[in-house]
This record gives sequence, C-alpha cells and structure tokens, in this order.
Amino acid sequence: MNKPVRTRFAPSPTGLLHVGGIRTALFAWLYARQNNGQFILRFEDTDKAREKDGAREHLIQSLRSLGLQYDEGPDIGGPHAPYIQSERLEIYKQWAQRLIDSGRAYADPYSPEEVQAFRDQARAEKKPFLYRNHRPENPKAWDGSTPLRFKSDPKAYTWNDAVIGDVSTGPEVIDDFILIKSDGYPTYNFCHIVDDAEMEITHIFRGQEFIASVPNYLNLYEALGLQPPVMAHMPHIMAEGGKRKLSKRDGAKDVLDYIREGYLPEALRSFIATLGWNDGTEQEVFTTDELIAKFSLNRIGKSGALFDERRLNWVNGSFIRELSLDELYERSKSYLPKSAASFDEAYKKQVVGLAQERLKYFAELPELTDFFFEDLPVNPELMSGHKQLKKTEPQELKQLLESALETISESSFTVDDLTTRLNQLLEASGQKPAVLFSLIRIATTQAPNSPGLADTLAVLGRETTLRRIKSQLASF
RNA sequence: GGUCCCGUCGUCUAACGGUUAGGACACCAGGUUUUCAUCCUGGCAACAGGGGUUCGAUUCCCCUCGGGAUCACCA
Repeated sequence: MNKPVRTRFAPSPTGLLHVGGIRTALFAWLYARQNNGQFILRFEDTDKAREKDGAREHLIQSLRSLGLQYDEGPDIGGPHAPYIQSERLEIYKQWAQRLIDSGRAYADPYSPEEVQAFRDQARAEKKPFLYRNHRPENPKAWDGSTPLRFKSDPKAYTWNDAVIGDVSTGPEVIDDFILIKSDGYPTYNFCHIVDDAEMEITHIFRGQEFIASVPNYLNLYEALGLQPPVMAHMPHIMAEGGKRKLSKRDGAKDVLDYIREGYLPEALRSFIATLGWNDGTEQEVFTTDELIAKFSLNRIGKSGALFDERRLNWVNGSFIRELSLDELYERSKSYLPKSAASFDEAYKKQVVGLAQERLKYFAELPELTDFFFEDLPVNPELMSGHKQLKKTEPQELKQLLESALETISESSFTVDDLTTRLNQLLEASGQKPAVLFSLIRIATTQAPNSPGLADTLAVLGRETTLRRIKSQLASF
C-alpha cells in the first residue's frame, strides 16, 4: 500500500560540499537503502548568478567517493529526467499556469525598488513586512516580464517534522512569495515542490534553515492539491566554537579533502552519521551495513553538533586497524613517500604493516615511514634531546653502539633472532632498555619515533641497519 | 525586532519520573621489558537558571537566560 520510498539530495551547484551538506545526503541515502527505495540526485540551478564552475562535478565526485550511489541523476538519467532544474523550465510554466488558472497566482506589478520601499516602511513602523498587504486589486495578466507571485491563503499550521516533531505557526508567517522570477527561472520555493511531486519523492531531507519556510510550502501544496512528502529537517553542524554554521573558512574541509588525505569512505560514513544520530546503545562505530539496518529518523538529534576532527581521526584509525594487510596496502600505497618508488612490493607492504597501528589517515604515511626508504642524515639532537641518552656519556654510548653493531651483525635478521640477541646484549651490558634500545633505534632510523625495534630492523635488513649504525658511530 | 527551533561532561552523545546521571573522543596517571602508537586499568569532567506539577524531576509545564535559523526576483 505504501508508496516506494524515494529520497533525494538536491544541492545547488554554488560551491563545495562540506561535511554538513554531505550528512544530509548520507541520511537520505541511508533511508532509501534501508527501505529498498531510490535515492535521487537533482541539481537546483535556478540562480544562474551564484553558480560556480566545477561545482556540479565536485558534487558528483563527492557523492561517488563517499559511496553514496544515486539511482537517478543528472549524469545517469532516469524516468524523470532531466534532473537539472534549468532544463525543466517548461514543466514549471505548466504548473504555474494551473495556479494562474485557479486564481492562485498573479503578476507582481511592483518594481524591486517599490517592494523595498514597502519593506522599509514596515520596518520604520516596527511591523513585520508582508507582501500580501500590498497585493494588487486587479493585477494585469502575467506576461513573463514581471515576477509571478503565489496568492497565499494565510492560516495557522501545525505539522509534524520527522526530526523536530510537532511545529506550529500562525497565519502571520504566510505570505505571497515569488513563484517565477522575472528572468523566467522559478524560485526554489516553487520548483522544488513541483519536482518532488513529479519525481514522486516521499521523504525530504534538508537543512534546518528551511523549516521557517515550511508553512508557505504547506500553503502551496494545498493550492496545488498535493500531499506533502514527509519532511526531515537536519540540525546544523557547527564550526568550532559553535557560533556559526560550518563553512570553508572555519578550516572545514570539503568532503573530497578528507578523501584526498586518506580518510576511508566507510569511516567517514560512520563518523558523519553519528554526528547527530545514534542507535541508542553504546556502540560508537558502525559499518555501513549496520548504519543501513539501524538508521532511524526519530533518533536524529534535534540540536546542532560541532564537528570534531579529533574524533574523526580516532574513528578513521579504528577502521584502518581493522583492515587486512593486503587491503591496507592496496588502499594506502599511493600515499607512500616518493622515495618508496624503487622498492619492491613485498618490502613496501611490510612497512605499511608496521605503520598500521599508528596511522590516523593515509597522508601521514610519508612522515611515519620515510626512514624505511632512505638514509636520513645523522641528527645529533635526537640523542642530546633524549631524556635517557643525554644523561649518558657520549663515550659510553659509542661503546654501547659498537657492541650492538657486533651483536646485530651476527643476527639472521628475523624478528625472533633479533629480539633474542638484543635481549642478550641488554643483559650483558647491564644497561637499561630505555638507553640501549633508544640508542639503536635512533641510530638506525634517525626518527623521533618508530615501530618496535626488532620489527624495524628486520624490515630494514642487514645491510641498511649496519650501514646506519656505522654512520652514527662515525659521528661521535 | 517578529516567527520558529534548540539547550546533559571541553566535544559527540545515552537517559523516554526514581540511576552513585552511563559510554566514547580529547586530556591526565599507571601498566604492556626503548620512543611514538596500539591495547588494558584508573582519573578529571555535565543536567543553563528560576518557578511550578508530583511522594519524587535531567526527564512534564511556565518564565528567564543563552545559542541557532529565518524574515530575498538565494537556495
């Protein structure tokens, strides 16, 4: 009996898609998938002045790279094509004509300046501005050269928002808004309703900034004889400090930035979904299948959330640690430092494996692994700044390292053998592990930190290990 | 200013009248024979305020305060 669920993501191609915007898309996608419905992409490009070059491609790429596949859209078509509003002008004209015929739309006789004068006057009188107070008695027939306005029917509304709950407003918020602009393009307020009806959208997911306009939409739905879809208005994701909506200048990266830095799509999905939604249990991280199974509209929070990149890092890291070595390698190998190019796959895979547990996102790979691929210059500060080593005489360190060289050179360079010999040396030298192992670690990596010593040496191999120890020795 | 929405640790949140207000991130301390990380243990930390309703309020109602959104020929 119920109509098949159809949700849509309907951005205007005016800029980059950041985390707040993609969350709306994610929820719409999850809901469609959960109900075996369709998810549709539609471009709302009726404001030619604000359109940005490349924004369409960016939007499409963002959805694709996050894995939010849509079933119908501008680039793939579908039964209700086109999915670009600027190509649907005739459709809007037809619907507008129905409104004109039924006496619910009329030509706006005023110039923008005149309307502004009404507005200023209302402001001066400290009264709210209502265009309908200036509604013309006998408007001339609309010829397309002036805006076409909706003739509203002011009344109170109470409706249910799937996220917010019941909302009530009085007739004072209902006004005659513009249906079609004098440039021939429809306004969002008009065409999204037409398109949602034509495309049989059952659930609207959008930002909370639209909730104030809902009463006017309800009024239009009535005039058109349409049943409004379910509406779900998402609270905003706020920038650090919570003072404003998240935007690019808050350091808010767009979705593709995160993909480029090596955040996993499945981690992004989990993190973004739990920004304002949870399943009521103490589960913190969700696979996408779990998200699809457990998502529910009524568990979306009502209040805005702050985007916290530290938490994203933790979520992403936990997904990275779940990856098999093969998968980790395949997905991260392009992030390896340039110096890795000449090394064979088996070697690189071992290196990636050692970095796995300390990786928060793939772009960190070069700084974490560069010493596996090139000899870094001996850095005296690593020793002089080390809290254990700086308390030991250089001469003593040198002797220690010399005996280490001897011990290590006898190793077969398996992790087990290295571990055994290193421990024997530790015992024989009577040194604290913090001194002996740090010394060898620094000598062989020239890095402030690294994976475990035996693991590192085993991967580095005999030749490189001994060469680096000798370089360090020469620097004393 | 009018209208609407929101208000639990620094952050993301759980709680659907009765709890020592729970979990997670971050942070701090300790442990896992070096560092960083992982993992484990412990710690710090919240019901915006005031009135009601009730035997009992974080939870229901009202007011105040605070935050956000919206009042376009933008979406």
